[in-house]
Amino acid sequence: MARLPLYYRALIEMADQTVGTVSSEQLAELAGVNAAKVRKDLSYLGSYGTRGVGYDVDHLLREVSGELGLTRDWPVAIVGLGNLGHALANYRGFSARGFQIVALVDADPHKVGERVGDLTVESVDDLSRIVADRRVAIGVIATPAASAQDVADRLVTAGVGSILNFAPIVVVVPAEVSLRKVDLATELQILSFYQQHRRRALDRARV
Amino acid sequence: MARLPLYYRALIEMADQTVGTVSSEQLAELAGVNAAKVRKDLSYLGSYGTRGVGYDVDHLLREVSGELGLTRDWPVAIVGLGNLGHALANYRGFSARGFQIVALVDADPHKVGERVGDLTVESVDDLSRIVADRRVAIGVIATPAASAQDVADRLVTAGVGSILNFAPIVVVVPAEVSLRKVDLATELQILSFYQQHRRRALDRARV
DNA sequence: CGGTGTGAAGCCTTTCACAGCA
DNA sequence: TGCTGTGAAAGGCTTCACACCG
Repeated sequence: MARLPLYYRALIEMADQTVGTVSSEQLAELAGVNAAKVRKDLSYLGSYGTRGVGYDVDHLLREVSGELGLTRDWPVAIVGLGNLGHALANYRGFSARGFQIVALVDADPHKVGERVGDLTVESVDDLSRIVADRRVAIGVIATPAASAQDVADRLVTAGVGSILNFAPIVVVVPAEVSLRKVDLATELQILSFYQQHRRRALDRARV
Repeated sequence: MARLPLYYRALIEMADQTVGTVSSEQLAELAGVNAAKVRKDLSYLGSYGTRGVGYDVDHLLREVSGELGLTRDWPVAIVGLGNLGHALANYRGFSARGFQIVALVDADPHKVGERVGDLTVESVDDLSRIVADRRVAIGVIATPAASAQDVADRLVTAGVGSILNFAPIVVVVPAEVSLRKVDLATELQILSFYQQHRRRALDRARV
């Protein structure tokens, strides 16, 4: 369920403030959803709430972490070290959540050997070996659109189970591999779509 | 509709290859969705297809561009110039689609004055003036979580119509402002969730 | 024929509303 | 009394299937 990470984040915050218990309404507020949805989602994990009281923060946090697979480390490889790749490589939010970046890979021979943080950029030709040796579970594609499908194929062949694609193109992977995409231009276009239509609605209202 | 940008991208590609006409099935393939969906979506824009033939690429592209509001320029301001902010500021995919970055803003006095590409980083204290002067329509939040809501409030007060939030926190804005969020840690968590559950399913199958 | 446009069916998610338990 | 857990209703999106037209 795509909302679990929201609850997780909210619970982490509450745990920091040593809050002992939380109601579905409070969680809903923090996660930006409605209370019935929170209860449905959480009941799907099992009945961990106490009627009349709420949910025990620590216990719920453990359950959610387990469900999200955050109780173990997931080795991550980033392919493509342009601006975005660098930003991702330096992003501290990953390791904080158990996602350990274990490899940086690029096709450009000039970039190979460059140091970024604690890691050295390696060649995309060694991808298979790297994935196998370091048990990479998640591959992040931050290459230009033209190379994305090729990189995805290599990652899949090498054995990663999940891919996060930042390249502005639809990549195809076998059904047993999870794929998510983040496309910055698309996000802006969706905003521009709404802005465009809001303007039209206002124009009509003005008549 | 959140799929229009996908069609747009596919159509741009086809137009480059001077393809005259396209069927819903071809478009579906390129956009990674199914053909019935494509037809439903496009029929919602009006009946621009020809039965037995397909859609005229150029005509459809114009219609989709108009719908997405890509026939005009949208001034964008980026707030927060950490790694991600820099990457976004240098990302060429924006201007290519009519999204012009007209301001870079940060709260850190050390960053104010720094040059990034063609722009100079300005102070977040001048945000209102900047948004008003340059008619900023879309604000991009690339700050730490702690400052995100404050920045969002300022952007809204200053008059932006849309916000794209990269900070890992739920920000609240009035209903008349569009909000989208991109959370990198959340994306990885969703992948780890599926990977976790695929593993469990396989384990069960193995028994 | 081939491929669009679209009613209708099916499915999945969200929301409501309230019984039931601490 | 307060809040969870959950049937049932509502709503929205997707898919099917085919009439219709170039």
